[in-house]
Amino acid sequence: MNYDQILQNVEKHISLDAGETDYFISLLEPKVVKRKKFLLQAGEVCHFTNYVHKGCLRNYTIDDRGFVHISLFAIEDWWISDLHSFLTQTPATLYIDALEDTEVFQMSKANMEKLYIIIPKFERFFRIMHQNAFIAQQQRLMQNISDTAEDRYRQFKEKYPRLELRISQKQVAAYLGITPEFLSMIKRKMAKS
Amino acid sequence: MNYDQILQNVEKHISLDAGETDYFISLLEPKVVKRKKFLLQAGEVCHFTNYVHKGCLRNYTIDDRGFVHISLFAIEDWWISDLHSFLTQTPATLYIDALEDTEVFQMSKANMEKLYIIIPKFERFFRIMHQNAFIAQQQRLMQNISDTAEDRYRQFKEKYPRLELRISQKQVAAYLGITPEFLSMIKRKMAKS
DNA sequence: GAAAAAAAATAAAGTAGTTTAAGGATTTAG
DNA sequence: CTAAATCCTTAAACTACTTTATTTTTTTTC
Repeated sequence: MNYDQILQNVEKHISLDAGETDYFISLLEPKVVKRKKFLLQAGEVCHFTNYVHKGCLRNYTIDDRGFVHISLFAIEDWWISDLHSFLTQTPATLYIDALEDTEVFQMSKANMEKLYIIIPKFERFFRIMHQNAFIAQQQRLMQNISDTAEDRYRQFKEKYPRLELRISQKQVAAYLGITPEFLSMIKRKMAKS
Repeated sequence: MNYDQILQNVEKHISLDAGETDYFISLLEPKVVKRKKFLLQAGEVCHFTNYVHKGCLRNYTIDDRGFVHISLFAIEDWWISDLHSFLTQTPATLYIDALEDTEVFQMSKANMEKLYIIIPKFERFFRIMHQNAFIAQQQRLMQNISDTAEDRYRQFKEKYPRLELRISQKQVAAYLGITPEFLSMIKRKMAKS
C-alpha cells in the first residue's frame, strides 16, 4: 500500500513526525469498492470517513419522486462521507457508491476518536475539512438558487476538470439538478457558439 | 438585562454551574440593532456570533444581478452569523441586517476562544450548533433542488410558524428563491383549495 | 463478439416560474 | 396627519426547464 498520497493530503494542513505518521496509518483500513457497489445506504449509520486513493465515488439522495441528486463527486485525493450521520452516528440520508472501481482508505469513527486523543492536532485537520465542506455546500446552494443550468455546468467543469471524460452525462445532469435531455441541449448550444 | 433566555438555550446542550454561568455572561455584549441597520456587510470580517434575544434578523447574499437571497431568518432564541467568515476570520459573503428593532447578545471570536479554554464544554455546545447549521443547510439545498416553490412555501411556514405575520411577503419570496409576484399567485391558488 | 442494456441525441408539447407593467393598498417618515 | 415610498395584486407575454417519445450510439455482460 502506498500512503504517500494521503500523507501529502494531511500535511497540507498539519505536520507529522515519523511516529505520528505511523500511528495515523495504523488506523486506516484500505478497501476496494467495485463499480456500482455501495459504501453507504440511506438509513444505515455512516461508520467511516473515506479518503479516495484511486477511482471515483459519489454521494447522493433520492427524492420523493425517485430522482437522484448528487451532492458530491469524490475522485483521487478527496474525502467523502455522510458527515452528519458520521458525526452524530444517526441514520444516513445519503447514499455513497462507486462510479468506477475504487480504492479508499477508511477511518472509523472509533479510530478517529482515538486519533484525536493521541494526536490532538488532527482535531485541527478535520475541523478544517468540515469547515471546507460547509463552505462548499453554501456556495453550491447559492449557485443553485441564482445561476442558470448553463452557468452551473460551466462551474462544474471548473470544479472537476476532466471528470466529465470519466462519468456519464446522466451523472453530470444529476449533479446539476437538471434532466439529461436538457444537458444535451445545453452542450449542443454551447458547441455552436 | 435578562439572561434567562440565552442560558436556557445553552443548557439545552450542556450544564453550567453558577461560576461558569457568570463567566459565560461576562463575555456577552448586549447590543440593540434598529430596523434596517446592519450587523455585518459582505467584505467585512464577521467578528461576532449573535444570539437574538428579541426581534428579527436575516442573513443574505446579493447575486450578480442584484437579487437578494436570504439564507436564514433569526428570531428570538436563534443564533446568527456568517459562520465561515467568523471561523476563519476572512471577509464575509453574507450581509446581516434587522427586519425589526432587535436586541442581541454578541460573543466575539476572541471571547469565544477564551471561553473554550476556561470552560471546554462550550466546544461541545458550539460544535453541536455548527453541525446543526450544516445539516439545516444541506436540507435546504435538497429542498431547493427537488421541491416546487409551493412545497418550499409550506415548509417555510412549518419552520418559522407565525413569522409570516411579522415580515413582508417580499422577504418570504427572497427566502424561497422566487419573485414576490409568483408568491402572490401561489397564495391565491392555495387560498382557493 | 453478439445480444442486451444503458446512455445520448433530437424534437415537440407542456409547465413552473419570470418579466414587465399598471393600479390599489399599506407602511413609513417627517 | 399627510406625502412619499414601499408593497401587494393581477394579468399577459415570455423563458428555462421538463416530459414524453423515438432513434441512434455506446457500454456492459456473458
